[in-house]
Amino acid sequence: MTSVKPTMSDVARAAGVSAMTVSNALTGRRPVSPATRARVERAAADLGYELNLTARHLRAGRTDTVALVVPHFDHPYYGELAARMGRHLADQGRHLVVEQSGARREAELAAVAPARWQLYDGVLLSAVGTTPDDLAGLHTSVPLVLLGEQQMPARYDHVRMDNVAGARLATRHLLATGSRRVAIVGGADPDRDAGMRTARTLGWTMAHTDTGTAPAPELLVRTGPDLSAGRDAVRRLLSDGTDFDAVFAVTDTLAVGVLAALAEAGRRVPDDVQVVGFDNLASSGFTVPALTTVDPGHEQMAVETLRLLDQVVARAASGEADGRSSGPEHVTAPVRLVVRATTRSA
Amino acid sequence: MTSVKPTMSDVARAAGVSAMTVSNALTGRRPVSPATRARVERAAADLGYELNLTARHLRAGRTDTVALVVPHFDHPYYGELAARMGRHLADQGRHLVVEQSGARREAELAAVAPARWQLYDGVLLSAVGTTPDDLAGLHTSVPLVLLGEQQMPARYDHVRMDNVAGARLATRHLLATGSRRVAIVGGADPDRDAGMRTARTLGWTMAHTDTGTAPAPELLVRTGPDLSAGRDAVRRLLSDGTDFDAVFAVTDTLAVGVLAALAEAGRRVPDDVQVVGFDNLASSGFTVPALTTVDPGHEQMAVETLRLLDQVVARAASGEADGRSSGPEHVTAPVRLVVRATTRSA
DNA sequence: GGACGTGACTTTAACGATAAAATCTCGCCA
DNA sequence: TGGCGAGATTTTATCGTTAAAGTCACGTCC
Repeated sequence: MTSVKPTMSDVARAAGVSAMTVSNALTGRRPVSPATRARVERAAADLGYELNLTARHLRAGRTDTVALVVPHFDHPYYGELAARMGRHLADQGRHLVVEQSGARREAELAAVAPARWQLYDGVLLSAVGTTPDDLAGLHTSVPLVLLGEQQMPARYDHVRMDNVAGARLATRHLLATGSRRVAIVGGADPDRDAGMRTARTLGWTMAHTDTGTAPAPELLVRTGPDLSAGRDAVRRLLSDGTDFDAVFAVTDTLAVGVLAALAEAGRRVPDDVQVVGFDNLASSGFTVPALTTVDPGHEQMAVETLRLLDQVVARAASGEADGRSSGPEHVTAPVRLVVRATTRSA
Repeated sequence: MTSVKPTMSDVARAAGVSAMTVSNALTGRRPVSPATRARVERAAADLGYELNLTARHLRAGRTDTVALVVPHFDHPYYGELAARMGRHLADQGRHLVVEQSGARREAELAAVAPARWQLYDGVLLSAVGTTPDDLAGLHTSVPLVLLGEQQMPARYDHVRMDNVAGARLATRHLLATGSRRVAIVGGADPDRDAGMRTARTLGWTMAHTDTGTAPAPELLVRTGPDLSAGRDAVRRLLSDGTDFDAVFAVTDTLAVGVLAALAEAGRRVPDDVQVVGFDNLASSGFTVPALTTVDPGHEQMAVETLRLLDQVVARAASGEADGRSSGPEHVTAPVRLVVRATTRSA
């Protein structure tokens, strides 16, 4: 009947105590006599009382919740990132909520609009589609750590993977195992932007330079981000008659598409064409054949990101006028090559 | 220097007006003279004023944000679900945030603790690991729509896929294309619980009954949820020497593991062993060979879910004493078989 | 020319929880 | 018996915003 939500005052009235005592009884923040506590709990249960977190947050100025903003929920890389972050934060008694930006500049900036930030103790922004200028323009005091491979303004903490080293490692492995014509699927012109694709393309180029060669321009294939893009890229190479005996796919997602296209064309992997990916997704060990890939140090990235976040939060809490206790850090996680069955052992 | 965040009062002081006028000027809710508005905007910009959403929410009692609680961020099914929901809500100018429950009963109940719900206008709970009793015990007025294959209390709106029909369709296809020994990977005893696995196992059994046969008990393989579980299940079947010429994997994720194990054992798909999955994930079209699977009507599920949520929200807003305008609905989305290359055409 | 409407703005009072300060109640000791 | 302190509980004020009611100046109309 009384469909309105009961408040602490209602519980207090029912239990014959003050609202403050209800608060103390339920949170245990200050001592309350056992008898009173029992009465309060009874009343709260009877009324179906539910704590209003919004009110608590307003008062406390904290939410114990961290937001992670990713471009897409349905990209496995971000799913794994979110899951890992969520586990770490849960261990610390904090919450993670994930928001999607859609990789559109406006949406990403909206998701990260200062107003929305205030709902969280901190924001982890996996930036794609924003330029350094977009971010540089923001003036906010909400703790922010950037994650990702874009060029980022130096004033924020930033965690990234070692794209260049990883790509170099991958490509070098292909060259060392006998491939001579290594296509890069998902590559980008080094002068275009400073994103992940560019860095990985640079690594691919450097691996060639290392062995005193240079990659043929027609082996650089630009693509979209998803599975079909990988498949289409290989189809294009094949139909163009481009000669290649290995593929470095800039992401594992693209690599899956690459494998599909090679299988459909009857090219044997790794005998005719070797393949290496990048990201070491959970599913990458289960492709046919199992994908050789670059592990970008997921765990280190997660740990470092949260360390930086705590640092920024602490800095903000301590009035942040506390001097250069520590400036923003820019961390690069170490990469590692995971050799599986899409490359030859010799 | 003044590192504290400016409030509306600060802006008001700076602009020489009252806080209320600042509110009106910035939101446009009530008219303000152009000159004043300009002055206010100027002051707000100068001070770097950011609206405090927590305070607004406390006052307004609405957040324009919907939460989706899923068991795992890193399971592609949930990622795709979240992405789809997020797109729909964004189109309506609302926000979606995703939380992870970890599929542990306690965490799921904590994530959906009534206290947390109040942060959102509504909650979509993708329940796994909760029993109907857990949910039945909750009395809350926060709009809630359940999503998933568990047995759910009837008093909540609920959207599910047609697991039985899908599994039956999949298995029937295997039998119709010449398979006689169809293993089910990830199956469950029908009497154990009323979850997704049980329903899909039931469909598998029914397809056999339909053709006047009965599945051999040793063809029912219980597994964990992830990729390696699918691979291990097939390895076990092979090492046990169990005869089988087809596999119905209860999820696409398991199916990917199944394909990996078959490839590693040198069984040809679909010639020696046919395979069908369930879920039609984005990546399922790119396995080698491309996976035949059951599409669970993703889009219908998303649309129905949001329709129900709006209904519940409206019901709650209208005082909900408004009588049986409409009781809780239980929607089952229609399934569809997507035939690709892991099954034979005849 | 006095009552009344209208637009622009201000004041007051919440929303619900809780920190900090004030009060109240005992039990205990000199 | 009076005083004191410790613990339990209440009171007061506040977090930042905004709905609702109040004030004020300036026209307008009969």
